[in-house]
Amino acid sequence: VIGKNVVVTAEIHPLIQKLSRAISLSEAEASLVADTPVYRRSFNRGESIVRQGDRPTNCFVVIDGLSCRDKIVVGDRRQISAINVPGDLPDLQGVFLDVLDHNITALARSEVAFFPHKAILELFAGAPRVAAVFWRELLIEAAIYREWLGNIACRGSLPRLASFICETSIRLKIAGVSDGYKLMLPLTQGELGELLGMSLVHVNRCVRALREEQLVVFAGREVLILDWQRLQARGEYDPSYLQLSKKDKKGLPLA
Amino acid sequence: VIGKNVVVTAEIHPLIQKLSRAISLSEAEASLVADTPVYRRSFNRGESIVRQGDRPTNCFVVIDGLSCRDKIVVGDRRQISAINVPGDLPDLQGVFLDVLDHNITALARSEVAFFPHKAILELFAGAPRVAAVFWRELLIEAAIYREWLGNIACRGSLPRLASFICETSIRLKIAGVSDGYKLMLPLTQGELGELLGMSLVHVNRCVRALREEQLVVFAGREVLILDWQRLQARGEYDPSYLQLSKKDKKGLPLA
DNA sequence: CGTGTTATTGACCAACATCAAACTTAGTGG
DNA sequence: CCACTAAGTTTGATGTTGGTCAATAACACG
Repeated sequence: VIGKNVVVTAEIHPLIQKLSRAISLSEAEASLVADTPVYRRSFNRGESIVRQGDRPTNCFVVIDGLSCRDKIVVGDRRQISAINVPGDLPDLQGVFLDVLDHNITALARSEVAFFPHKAILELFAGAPRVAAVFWRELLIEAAIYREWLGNIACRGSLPRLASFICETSIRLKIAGVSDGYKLMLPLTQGELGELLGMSLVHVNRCVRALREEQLVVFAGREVLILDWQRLQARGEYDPSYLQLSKKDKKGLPLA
Repeated sequence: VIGKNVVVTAEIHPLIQKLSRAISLSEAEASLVADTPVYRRSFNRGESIVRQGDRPTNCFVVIDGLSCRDKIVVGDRRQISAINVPGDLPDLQGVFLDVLDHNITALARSEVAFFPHKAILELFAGAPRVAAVFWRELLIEAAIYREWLGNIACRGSLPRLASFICETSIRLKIAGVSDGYKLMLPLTQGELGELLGMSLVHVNRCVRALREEQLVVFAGREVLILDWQRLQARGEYDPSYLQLSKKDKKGLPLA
C-alpha cells in the first residue's frame, strides 16, 4: 500500500504510472489515485489470474508480462479472445458484473497490482477524467474484438496472422515494452491457433510462409518483424480502430 | 425536448424508459435524466445512423427497430459485428473516442433518440448508478463479441447460426419486443452471412437444415423458433455470458 | 540422458466458398 | 389487374482452404 507522497516514493503507484501515459493528472487526481491501496502479485506462465465463475472483489492493472482472456468453448477447444499488455485493466468486468464468464491466464511471468472494487468506483466518482480514460480503453477493447471478428470471418489465414502481429506490435510498443520490431511473444503455435481460430498445423504453415516471404521471423519466444510495411500490406492491416495518437504512431512506418 | 415533469408527460423520456428496466431510479436521478434534451428521428432500412469517419457530437438510444454495426473489411466484403436492439446505446464510442471506425445501419425502420455528449457526461458525473448501468451494458457487449469470436473460430456453420438465433431471441425478449419464440428479424440471408462469416449460399443450406430438423422456420422477415431446447442443444448454446437475471430467464426454457 | 513439450512436414479429407442458373417474391408503373 | 423488374432465395456442380491424422525432428528441463 502506497502513501500519499507519490513523487518521492520509491515505487510509483501503478495506477498513476498507467494513467500518466494517457492524461496528465492534476494534483487532486493524483493524490486521489495514490490513495487507492494496491497489492502486487506475480503469476507464472499458465497460472490463472482470475477464473471463469469467480466473483472477484478486486480489480487489477497489469504492470508487466503478458496474459490472455480465454474460455473453453465446446468440448475441449480453448478460445483465446484477447491479449493483455502492461497497462491494461482487463478485469473491469468484475467491478460491474457478478460472475466472470472467462479466465485471464498469464502467458508469461506477469506482475499485476490488485485493488478493491470500491476503490475504483470511488475513483470514477471523484475523478471523471480518470473514468474517461477507462471508458476509452474499454471502447478500444471492443473495437479490437470487432476487428478480430472481421479478420476471422473475412480473411484468409495468412493475412490473419499478419494482422495479429501488426496489432500486437503496436500495442506492445504503446505499452512501452517493445520497439515495434522485436516482440517478446511467448506463445506456442498451438496458442496462436487458439487465438486466430486455426489449427496448430496450419499456424505452422503460415509462420513458415511469413518467414519465406522475409516478413517475420519466429525465434523461440520472440517475434522479429523484418519489414513492417510489407507485413502490413500482407495483412491488409488498417490500424484506425486502435485510435492511435500521432505520438503512438511514431517509430512505426504505418502506411 | 422533454420538460421536468416526467410522470405526467405523454411521451416518457426514452432514457428514463430505458434505465427503468435496469434499476429503479431515485427522484433525483430521474429528474436529472429527464433534463437531458433529446430529439427523435426515424431511419429507414438501409440508412446509416452514423458512419465510419464521423465525429459525432451526439449519442443516441434506440427506441425501436433493429440496426447493426458494420464495416467494410477487405475489398468489397462487409462484416456485421453486432446487432442493436431497442434500449441499446450503441454509440457510446462517439462520446469518448474521436472518430468512428464503423457504421451503424438500420436493418428495419428504426426510431432513435439523440442527445448531446455533454448531457451524458453530466449524467455520468451526477448519477453514478446510471453510469454503472452503461458500464454493465458495454461490458456485456464486449462479452458478446467474445462469444461471437468463439463461435466463428470454433464451431461449424449450423451451430453458429443456431447460437445466433438463441442469443437474438433472448436479447429481443429482454428488450420487450419478442416473446422469445417469434422474432421480427428482417435480415436477408446475405446479411446473415455477413454476420456469421459465411457465404450466402451456405447460410441458405443451414437455414434449410434447421427447417428440416424442425427447429426454426424462416418466414420472410420473421423467424419462428419451434423447439427452443433442441435449438439450444444444436447450437451448444450457453447464455451465461449475457449475465441474465432470473427475471430475464423467465419464459425461455433455458437448460 | 531420457522424457515431455513444441515444431515441422506430408498425405488425405471435409467443410465451406465460388460459380452459375432457375425460381420466387415484392414492388412499380401502366 | 397484369406485366415487368429487381431483390432475394434455392439448388447443383466444382474447387480450395484449411482441418485432421500421423510421424519425425528439435528443444527444454530435470
